[in-house]
Amino acid sequence: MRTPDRPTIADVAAVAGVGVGTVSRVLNGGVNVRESTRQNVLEVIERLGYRPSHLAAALSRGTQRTVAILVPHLTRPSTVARLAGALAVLDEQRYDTIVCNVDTPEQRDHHLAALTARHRADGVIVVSVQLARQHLAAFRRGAVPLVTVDVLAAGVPQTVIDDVAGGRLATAHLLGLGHRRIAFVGDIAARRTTCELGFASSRRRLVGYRRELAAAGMAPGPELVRLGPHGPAVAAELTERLLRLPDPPTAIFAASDTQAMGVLSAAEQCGFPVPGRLSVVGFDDIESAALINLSTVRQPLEQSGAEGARRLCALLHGARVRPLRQQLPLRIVQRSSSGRPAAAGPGSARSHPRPAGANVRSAERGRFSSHAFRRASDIWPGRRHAGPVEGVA
Amino acid sequence: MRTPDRPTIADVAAVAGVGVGTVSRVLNGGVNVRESTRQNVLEVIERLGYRPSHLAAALSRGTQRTVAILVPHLTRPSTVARLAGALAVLDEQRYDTIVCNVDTPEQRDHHLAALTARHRADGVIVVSVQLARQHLAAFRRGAVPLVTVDVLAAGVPQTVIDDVAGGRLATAHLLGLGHRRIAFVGDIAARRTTCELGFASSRRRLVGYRRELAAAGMAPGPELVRLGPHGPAVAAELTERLLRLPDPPTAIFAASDTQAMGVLSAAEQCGFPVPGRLSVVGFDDIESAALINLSTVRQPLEQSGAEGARRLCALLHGARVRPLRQQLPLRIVQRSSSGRPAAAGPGSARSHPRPAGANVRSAERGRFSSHAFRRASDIWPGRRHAGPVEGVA
DNA sequence: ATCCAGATTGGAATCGTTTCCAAAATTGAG
DNA sequence: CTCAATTTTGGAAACGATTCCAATCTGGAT
Repeated sequence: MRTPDRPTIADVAAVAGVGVGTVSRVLNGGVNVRESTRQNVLEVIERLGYRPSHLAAALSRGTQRTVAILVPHLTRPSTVARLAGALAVLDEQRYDTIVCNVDTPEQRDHHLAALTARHRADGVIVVSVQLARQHLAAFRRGAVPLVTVDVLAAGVPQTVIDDVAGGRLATAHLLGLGHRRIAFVGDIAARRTTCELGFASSRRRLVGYRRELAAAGMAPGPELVRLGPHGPAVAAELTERLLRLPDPPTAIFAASDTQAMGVLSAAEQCGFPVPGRLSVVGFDDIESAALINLSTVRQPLEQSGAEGARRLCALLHGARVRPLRQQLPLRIVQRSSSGRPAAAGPGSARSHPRPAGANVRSAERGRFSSHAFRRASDIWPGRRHAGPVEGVA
Repeated sequence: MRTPDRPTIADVAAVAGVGVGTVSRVLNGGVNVRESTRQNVLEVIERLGYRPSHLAAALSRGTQRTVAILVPHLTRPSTVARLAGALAVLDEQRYDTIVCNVDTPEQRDHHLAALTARHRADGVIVVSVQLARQHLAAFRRGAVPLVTVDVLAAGVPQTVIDDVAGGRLATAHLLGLGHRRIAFVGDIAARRTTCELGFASSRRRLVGYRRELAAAGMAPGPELVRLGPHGPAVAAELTERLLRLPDPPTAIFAASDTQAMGVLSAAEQCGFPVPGRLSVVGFDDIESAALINLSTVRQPLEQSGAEGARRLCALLHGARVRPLRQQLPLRIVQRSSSGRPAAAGPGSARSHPRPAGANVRSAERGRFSSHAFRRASDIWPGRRHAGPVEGVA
């Protein structure tokens, strides 16, 4: 009976007239194999079209060199940046990467269950997806090495930013420019029952916004905080309502750059020149933020993915990962979507001089004004600088 | 000697006092297992924290239910859309997906070699990466099931668009609006020796551009065709040079939406209102195209990934995939970045009426004018409509 | 020619499942 | 209670590599 299936290492050995061990040695590194033997074996491999089974090799060797990464909403630019950063490192470390994209809590639970119930990957990176107590328990019970990125999780190596500090940074920037009526546009959990994915960041940035205003002796009226499902279209709608207020805000802090784009669209549509009548600050500094000259709070997205991957690799090597919580730095990147308010209301700009008209003029040239395509590198020296801190939870 | 390692199915069987076969049955489907036995086994599994090894199961079963997808430049929006489409289908079909991101020809070769040399995945989807003869040979010799998306490859199931037709579509749209001086901004292979990734699409769109102009009895001067490495920054630079010409173009066709964004930035910077003095048409219809009201040639990006995945699944099921070449439809999506030229040069707008000044006025409001956030659905009825054709190579 | 260290080589044991077949247990009918 | 039909169970034999150990070669040195 011939073998109609793929040839195995035994077939190669038989044809070449050597033992399986020799073939295996030729395949891997090939130390201590006579050159003539090696050539012979290689030739047979070529002739038979033999392809070693990764599966069998991994089983035998006891390590599959595969990790899984769980990301929410793959199509969002910030997610992609993180994923790309992780892939680059894992690639370099010769790991294969299984990507699990989740858009709903059901998908999240399904994938997490699959990853913890069976030994599918050597380790898992969870990005921007909140993990409930039972999820963490599943990882622990299965002894599945886990790191998170952009997620707080007790006892798990995590690479995060201080969203609250980021919220303060953005708000302080706008306050510093002289704004007093500052609105917030962010995410809200779509359903109450099951914590919507990625909702936490927006909420914490909102906290930062409130704290910074409070520190300046202000409290935003409830009409200035608008929340809705993630996405530029919704953000635009929320912004339109803000701009139709009797006393519209002079600045808007959007919880993400994606939403900031919606804000900019709405501003254009409502005839609010930016930054002439409206300043806009986003969050993330995604690639296109520079393109449309959006002032924003920069977080190292790609680096976060890379760091997560690096730490997982360390974990798989048996190293202890310290500190457990790795905090990446944030900074304001000022571009031309934010400037001094055009005309301050009476008594509202106590500590800041009246802005000159220059900003208004340049604003009339549109958002892609003089700054367009100058790779913005101005950094606003905020009082609170979330520097490269590495602290433990 | 105890087992300090992870417990195996034998451990579970021993503790539960049953055979390994029974444990295996409980694990999978669990037909013909007495309820009391099942409960007992499940309890032991729980107690021991037993996690079956996917590796061993796959080896034994003979199928790992894993596919690999090779994508170039993961961070590009069009790539992400395709990837997301593929992942959705593969997820539904219960396949795990290994994602290989390649940014350089070296990475490409490395990953292709790895995927064909060892039996790592049941099948491979190659997206937007040209495959040389030797690559195809490697797949064939290894008998690795392969489908491509956005790539022409002899004898391989492929899901593609007609880039030439797309180029004509865009150009015809601009011609129809009355433009006569139409420029092209696209990609060029960075190095001559090794065909840069994804360069083919741009080149074919350029061919379509030339053909359509030729069909209208025109030929673009060489100064109107500008090529450079992919990316908005480069595109902006190329555009600046175009707009500084003594007789600048009234319209620009960019080979991708990403590049079109660079074009728009440059237009803004050079003081060319869009579409007042410059019309811009992109290609792809990525998500943010709608946001900035970019007229573009729409191709079903996400669907292309999904179709590729579906076809690979069919292939893995042993089905014959017909037709080999699946062509997805293209269509112009007109938004407000394209309009009639403001003032036609003498004798240049023979067959079209002089455009009214309305476009210029609205253009002064900037790119995010009246159309902003109306989900553009106007379809320009081009003479050549690349409809939903399914043809064979 | 003999011997020995070091370089090659062969092949059995192992990794942790699934799968199959025969054996054992159960059930129901007569 | 017996017997046949059916359900449930145990466990050996794959699956296809790696790895190790012992056996065989090789090439000087004596």
